[in-house]
Amino acid sequence: MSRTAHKDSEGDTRERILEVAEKLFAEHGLERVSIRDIIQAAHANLGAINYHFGTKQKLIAALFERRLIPLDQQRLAALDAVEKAAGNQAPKLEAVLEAFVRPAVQQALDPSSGTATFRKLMARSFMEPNPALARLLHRHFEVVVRRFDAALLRAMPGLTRADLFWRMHLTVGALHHSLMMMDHTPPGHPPIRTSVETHVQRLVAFSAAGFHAPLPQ
Amino acid sequence: MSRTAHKDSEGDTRERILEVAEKLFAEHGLERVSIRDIIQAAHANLGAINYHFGTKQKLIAALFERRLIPLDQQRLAALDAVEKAAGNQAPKLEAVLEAFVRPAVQQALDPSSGTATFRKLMARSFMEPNPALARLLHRHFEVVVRRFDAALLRAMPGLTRADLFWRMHLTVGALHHSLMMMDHTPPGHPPIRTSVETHVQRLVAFSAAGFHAPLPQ
DNA sequence: TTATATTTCATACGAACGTATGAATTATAC
DNA sequence: GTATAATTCATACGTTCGTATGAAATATAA
Repeated sequence: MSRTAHKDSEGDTRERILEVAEKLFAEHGLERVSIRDIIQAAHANLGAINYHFGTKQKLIAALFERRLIPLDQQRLAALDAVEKAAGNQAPKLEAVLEAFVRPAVQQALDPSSGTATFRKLMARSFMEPNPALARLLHRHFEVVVRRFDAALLRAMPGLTRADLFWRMHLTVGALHHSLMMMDHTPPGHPPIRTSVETHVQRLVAFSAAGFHAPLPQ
Repeated sequence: MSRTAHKDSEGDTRERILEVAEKLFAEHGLERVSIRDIIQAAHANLGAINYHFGTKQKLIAALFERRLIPLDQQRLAALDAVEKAAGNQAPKLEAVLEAFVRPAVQQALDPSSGTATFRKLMARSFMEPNPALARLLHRHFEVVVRRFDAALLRAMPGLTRADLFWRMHLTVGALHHSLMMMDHTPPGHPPIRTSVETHVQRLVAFSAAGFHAPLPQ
């Protein structure tokens, strides 16, 4: 019986499963992709999922963790850099928003980072009706958001918590939708190709303007 | 054998199935809810799904159609009213955006309309990895968007198609995310309750500002 | 080399799924 | 009232699913 050797030229089984799962889940959704689909595409065995991950839900969790941990770190590091550059002054709104947006866009668009397959999962994340995933996301997001909220309040001292909450949600919605929809082409128009830089600038401009918008009381 | 009478006090079976399906799908997602879940909650029979809808996919389509058709109509009617009020002049950007946003928010928030259960489905719609649904949505959306795009270009004559495309996507993302997240409460803060009116105003203000945002070239 | 740990494999289990069907019941038309 | 259409019912079918297991193979440590 010939078995694929562990850590040979085909790569580590666990890693291979994660890569394949990410691609399939992004394309077809968490529920429509079965673990048999995954092992087939990964040239692995059903028992490997059980061994390495336990359950499908834990595979999903591992998949999200491996993308969210670095994303969180990049966002926080970018915010640190913004605050350091501002010194004793309040950070600029645009810079704070960019620190939030850029790592996600980079992850989604940068072909050299090997993370682009995660983008649709990122886009869908808050829409997924999956309680365990929601809890995982909440854990990741609350750390990041607490830091960003504080910075945003310094950037815009008159902002109420409710206004902040709202505008942050609108920003996240815009970001995520842009990740999901970026393949789309307006009718009768050539495909719109954007770089990371352009994508970030469009989002930051839109969001910063939205943060500054006067609100009827 | 006692069978539930057709069109008696418990209502029409087909309608009952749709109502229950909408609620369950909104809560648990299109894939996690089986038709057995639906018939159980609807006090109906497995064959009734087959009889009235044929397949699960067609049930989903019927469910979306019954919400999207009136939504499309309301959006187009609101836009007609805006354009009529503007007469020979270009419509105001805010008015156009409001014509787009208000019907959806009304549908989602207005308890008297009986449509609030659809809101999470609306929020998730563009994120669903379901090709048939994507096609259905596309059919609905393209009619509406063509009309709104034309009005937006009149409201903002200097806007490029790419800019329009982008900002409309960011607007839709913000709108949908706000529908999904409106139950959420910021940490250490009382729940934020908003009326239809406030929700609409926040969205329109955010989006209009975003439309006006200068873009780096 | 042997012993142990790790990993992969093939398979089983119980449950659940969506689709379909013919019979029975109820509603409608004349 | 009868004939037909519409609706509901109970059930079957074939397939698929996620989880789990013990054996076999491979890797690692001494």
